[in-house]
Amino acid sequence: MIDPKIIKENQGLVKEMLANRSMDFPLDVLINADKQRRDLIVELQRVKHQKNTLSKEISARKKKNENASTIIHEMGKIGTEIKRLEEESKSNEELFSKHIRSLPNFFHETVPLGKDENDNKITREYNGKQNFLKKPTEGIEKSGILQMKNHIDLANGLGLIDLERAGKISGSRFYFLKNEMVKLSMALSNFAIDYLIKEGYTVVQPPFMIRRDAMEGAVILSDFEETIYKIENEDLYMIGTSEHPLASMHMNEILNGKNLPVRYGGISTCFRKEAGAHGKDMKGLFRVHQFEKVEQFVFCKPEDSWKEHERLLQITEKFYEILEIPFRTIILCSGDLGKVSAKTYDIEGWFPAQNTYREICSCSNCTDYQARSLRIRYRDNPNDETTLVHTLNSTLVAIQRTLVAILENYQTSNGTIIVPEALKKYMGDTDEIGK
RNA sequence: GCGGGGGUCGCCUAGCCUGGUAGGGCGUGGGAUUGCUAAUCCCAUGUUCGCAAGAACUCGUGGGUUCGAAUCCCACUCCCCGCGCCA
Repeated sequence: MIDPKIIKENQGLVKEMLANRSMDFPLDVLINADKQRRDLIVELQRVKHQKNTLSKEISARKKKNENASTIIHEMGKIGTEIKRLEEESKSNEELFSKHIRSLPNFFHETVPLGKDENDNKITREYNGKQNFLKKPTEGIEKSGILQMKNHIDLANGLGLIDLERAGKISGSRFYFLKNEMVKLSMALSNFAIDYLIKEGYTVVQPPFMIRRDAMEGAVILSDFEETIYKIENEDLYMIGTSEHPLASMHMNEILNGKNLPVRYGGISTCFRKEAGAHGKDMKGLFRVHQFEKVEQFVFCKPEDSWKEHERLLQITEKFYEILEIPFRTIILCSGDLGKVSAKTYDIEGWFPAQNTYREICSCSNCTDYQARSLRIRYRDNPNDETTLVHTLNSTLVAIQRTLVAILENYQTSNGTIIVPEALKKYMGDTDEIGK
């Protein structure tokens, strides 16, 4: 969350930010709740002070063996008053906390202002070698336009997936991977992990389920309903990405500033309801309830976070250059930016069968937004004052989505799939699937 | 899963049985004093609200009992030891 003090001190700034994010937000409700919250604190403190004073008096009298029954009677009344104020305070706190936690992060000055995704700016394009792009255009011809096979037809043709049976036992947006697809998926994971180790990351396999308090710090409230699965009768939630456990990993800790930045490479299965995406990408592996992902997560000092952000992007872009998957990098405009993020780059891979770029990576600087809810601070020396760290995250590779990109970009006119050069050593003898 | 032990204001620790302002040590910061490579003493040392004076909170977390809870009761949680189960 953002610093609650800002509600009292600079409402104009918040108002402006909300407008630039094209967000409808009940700011008045929040401002009132904040005012009420502080009034209640003062009132409650006043009554508690009375209580403490009388309590001391009782103690003093008892020691001297004097009668304290009138004061004890008085205390009873104060007790009810405290109870009443506490209840009022609790419901006010709930209202305040709900709204303050939904308030999005302030964004960086380099974020272009804009209304929605149409105002995002392209910062880079990479076209790969396009060796394989040319071949499939010799492929299937349909109404005079040369068409490529989509990943579902390709994978079905080669016996690499079974979507029907997955639907039978689990419903839509699930899949069985089979044969070389399993190997390819693991090859991609292994390659990604080796790549991050080479870049100096600490690789981590986190818990796939975490408690509510840990999840709440990493995630914005509305995401609970739309994306996060809950385990029935347990205080456990399925992670939507390893970003969640990686962020909360250091919750309530004071990190040693000398160890920063800390760079983690998380690998996990990710679980998402996709409740807000009805009808979108219903077929295939592109948008699914369960997928693997290798994620980068950085804790750093505030003064380093923008440098770290560029570094994350550069490392991620290089990964797709090595895989020779065409992509473009865009910077999200203020209206399209995620609530937690102060600045986000998306990398969009080229999906030739859809004849379009689609998001495959998202690279964000969340500044102190997550760190504040999770209380993650640092200091250089044991008795220094503590400062909130900045957190950043970036997809390195979302395995299933990238498998789709590989299938489509590396397909041949024979319906086979060339294995990307960088993955060959992880694929044993297979250098072309279906040959 | 069962049994036992534990979690105290940065770190260590007393207090819990027997309810009445959370005490000491270490570390750190500031100050004082003394002619010795240093010692000794004093003050401060978390969070929140408040312009401030000040006040409230803080003994793993949340409830309960009580005029009053670190202390008594209940639930949860984490750590340690033993047993059980298990890829």
